Amino acid sequence: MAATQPERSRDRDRTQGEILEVATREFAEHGYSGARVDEIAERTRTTKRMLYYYFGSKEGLFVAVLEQAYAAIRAAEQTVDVDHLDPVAAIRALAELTFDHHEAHPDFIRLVSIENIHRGEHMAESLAAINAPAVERIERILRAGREAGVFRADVDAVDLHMLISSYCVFRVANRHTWQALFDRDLLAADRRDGYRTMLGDVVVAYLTG
Amino acid sequence: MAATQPERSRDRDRTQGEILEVATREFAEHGYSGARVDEIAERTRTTKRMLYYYFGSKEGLFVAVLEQAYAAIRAAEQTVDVDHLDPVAAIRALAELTFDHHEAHPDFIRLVSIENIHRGEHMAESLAAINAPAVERIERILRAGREAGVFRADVDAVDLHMLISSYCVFRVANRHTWQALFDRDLLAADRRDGYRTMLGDVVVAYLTG
Amino acid sequence: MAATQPERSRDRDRTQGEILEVATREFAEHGYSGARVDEIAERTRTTKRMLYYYFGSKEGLFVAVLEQAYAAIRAAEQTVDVDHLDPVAAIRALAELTFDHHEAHPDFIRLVSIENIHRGEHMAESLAAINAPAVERIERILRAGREAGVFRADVDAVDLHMLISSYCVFRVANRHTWQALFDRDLLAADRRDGYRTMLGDVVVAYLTG
Amino acid sequence: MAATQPERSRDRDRTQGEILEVATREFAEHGYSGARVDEIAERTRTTKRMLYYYFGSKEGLFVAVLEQAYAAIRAAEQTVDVDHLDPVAAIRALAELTFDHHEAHPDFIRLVSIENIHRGEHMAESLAAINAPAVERIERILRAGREAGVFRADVDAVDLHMLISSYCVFRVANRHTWQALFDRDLLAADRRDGYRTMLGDVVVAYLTG
DNA sequence: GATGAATGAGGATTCATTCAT
DNA sequence: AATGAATGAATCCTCATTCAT
Repeated sequence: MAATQPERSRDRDRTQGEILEVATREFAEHGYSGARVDEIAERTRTTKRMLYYYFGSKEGLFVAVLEQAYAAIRAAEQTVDVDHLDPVAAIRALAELTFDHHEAHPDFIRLVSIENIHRGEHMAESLAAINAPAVERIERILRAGREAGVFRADVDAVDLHMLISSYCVFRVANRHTWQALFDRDLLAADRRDGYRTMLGDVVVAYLTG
Repeated sequence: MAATQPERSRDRDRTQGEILEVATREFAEHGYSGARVDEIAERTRTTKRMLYYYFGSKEGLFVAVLEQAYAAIRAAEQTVDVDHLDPVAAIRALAELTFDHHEAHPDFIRLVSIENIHRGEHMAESLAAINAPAVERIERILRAGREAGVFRADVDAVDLHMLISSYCVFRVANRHTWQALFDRDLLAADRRDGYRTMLGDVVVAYLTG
Repeated sequence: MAATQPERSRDRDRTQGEILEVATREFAEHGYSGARVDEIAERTRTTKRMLYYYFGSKEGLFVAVLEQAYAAIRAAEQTVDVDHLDPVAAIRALAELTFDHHEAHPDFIRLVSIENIHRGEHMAESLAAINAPAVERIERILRAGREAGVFRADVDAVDLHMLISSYCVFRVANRHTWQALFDRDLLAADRRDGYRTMLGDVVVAYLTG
Repeated sequence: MAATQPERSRDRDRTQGEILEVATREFAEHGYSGARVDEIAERTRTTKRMLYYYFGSKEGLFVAVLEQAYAAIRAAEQTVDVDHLDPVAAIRALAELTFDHHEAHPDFIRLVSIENIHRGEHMAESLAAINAPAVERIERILRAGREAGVFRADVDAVDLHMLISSYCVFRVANRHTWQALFDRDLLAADRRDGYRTMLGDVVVAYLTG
């Protein structure tokens, strides 16, 4: 039998997890400055004191929240396998998966917006490693497409990732101003398929054009 | 008849303008919650009391800042004329102008991010009218392209506007997390032309593909 | 009739004065770190908020307390005139006045001890000017004594001031440890005259020896 | 028989000694209230818990620190033998030794200041016994001087000890405020000899005057 | 209309200490 | 005897706002 953690440690992990969960919601909801440490503590089974015990400060807690959010998002992405498809189908599938993924995680997108408002000052160095696979997968598809002669040759994987991300992120992140300016709900259910297809079309047209 | 404002009123306008200018910087810099009313007042020639006198509350001031920011941005956009070009050249020109425009106004983009974090609750209704021309211009280009048989027929002007905006906004708004995750500066001067061309290519390929 | 201050300003001064008075007691009693801002506010007719409004921080308040304490002590000293006495009588009178003065102001001595524990980091520059007269007076007496041929010629006024101060300060400042170590109350009323005379003897013997 | 302490006890003594050493520095540096139990523990190879285990409380630790500091200081003083000198030379030698001794132990002087701020409430009773020899030695010199007819007869040993101590302590303890008030560094190396001689002169003049 | 002074309510954080084994 | 984890109760400070003229 594998070594079992002592009861204590599991409590510790569970409590930290609970704090992170509640803090994620609070930060995503109100931004870094708008989030209230008291509020986070109150919605937890522990006290504000424990929050400081585990995370040191409001800032330390936010860093932990960001770290966990990125880890969760990349873990979810990893599950997808698109390598066996032909290049065109693969890149469309990847774009569409990214599309659905963003729609499913609005809190993550809000956290990223918030972190950018704070000029990325809470981004741990470890995050770069976590995100590398996303680009590598695109790289593999691009290479296959170039070798098959169906993709233009001058496209960089990071830049294509940006093209896909910008579309997916904007739809979620800028939903509210877009609604006010153009009276259009970017997340309306009856438009979702259209937007998803549009993204695939954009990416494929660009790569094969 | 020329407006003959009394001396008082001109003072009033100048003071309000100064407050708005300082407040725009403060809100863009620190977010809504992070912005400090004291700080704004201090960087102004008036007092905090006047700020409340003119704008009622921190929220009222933020609404005024947003309103002014949108008005300024659309006024600048209006000066561009792309209608006389052929559809492909016109849409590329428009996309590239939008690209440069966003790069030139990072504070505006930050304010929009901030407002989206706050779920668009400070967006005045009047803003819809201000932004309509941007879509109408795209509409005109799309129609010309469709009639000339060079554009696909199923593209909506608002959606194309989103495609262009998302790319331009993301580059500025998500610069910091992107730098941390992929070690790439999206605003590096030596990549600007490449990114601008890429956007044009994307849009044209999509429309003509 | 002289200009009368507006009612408001007098309130302000009175309130600040009250805060300083209470803060002086609290700092003298518990030291800088041991003093409680809440406690000071509570013993005042104002709120803790006003304390920060007027003095900015606990540290700002402590600086103000020190400044006022030094000003008060030197103002009291100034009232004494010893210049018309012969040098020996004058220096003895000055020493004895200093002696009584210190005994009468134990809180001041405590504040000075506390400030020395904090390495003098709260001493305003203005204090040097306030204290110059004390040395100048000694200087005048020393000069007269040297000219009369009754004092040794190599004594510096600041150093003689230190000799006198050290004796007077120690009696008050180190009272408690002295009591514990030697079972002697340095401030016992029935020893006061003896200690006062001893100081005069020490100073006169040194100068005339 | 040589003491054969069990290994455990020696560990215990070593740990306690380390805690005391670190705590002495921390209390001397920041005062009683300003000292941080966490900080002390962190600079030790043990944990905060052990500190409570051995000393019971912050106060208990401070009492132990004081006790040890007094013991160390008196032990050092004891090594000096001045009894074989003639009374005038002996008292001057003793004063000058005390002078050097204080300069060499500023932390001890700071601890004593701190304890006096706290009204001597942490002074263990045992300290009286430790300090008795200091006075007894002065008593012997005074008696010899009186019998030789070179000293005045009305001087008490404790009081002479105070005269010497006050001068030596003040120079170290009040260094910082003196610097700020009179722009003079009482511990400047090039003044040390002068101050030491001055003390001897003062004491001898008083006793023989 | 214009303004210097004042403030209630809340905000992040720290402190010495004890629990549970 | 020895100890890693946990914590109640403060502690200093700040914020948007309003009072009183």
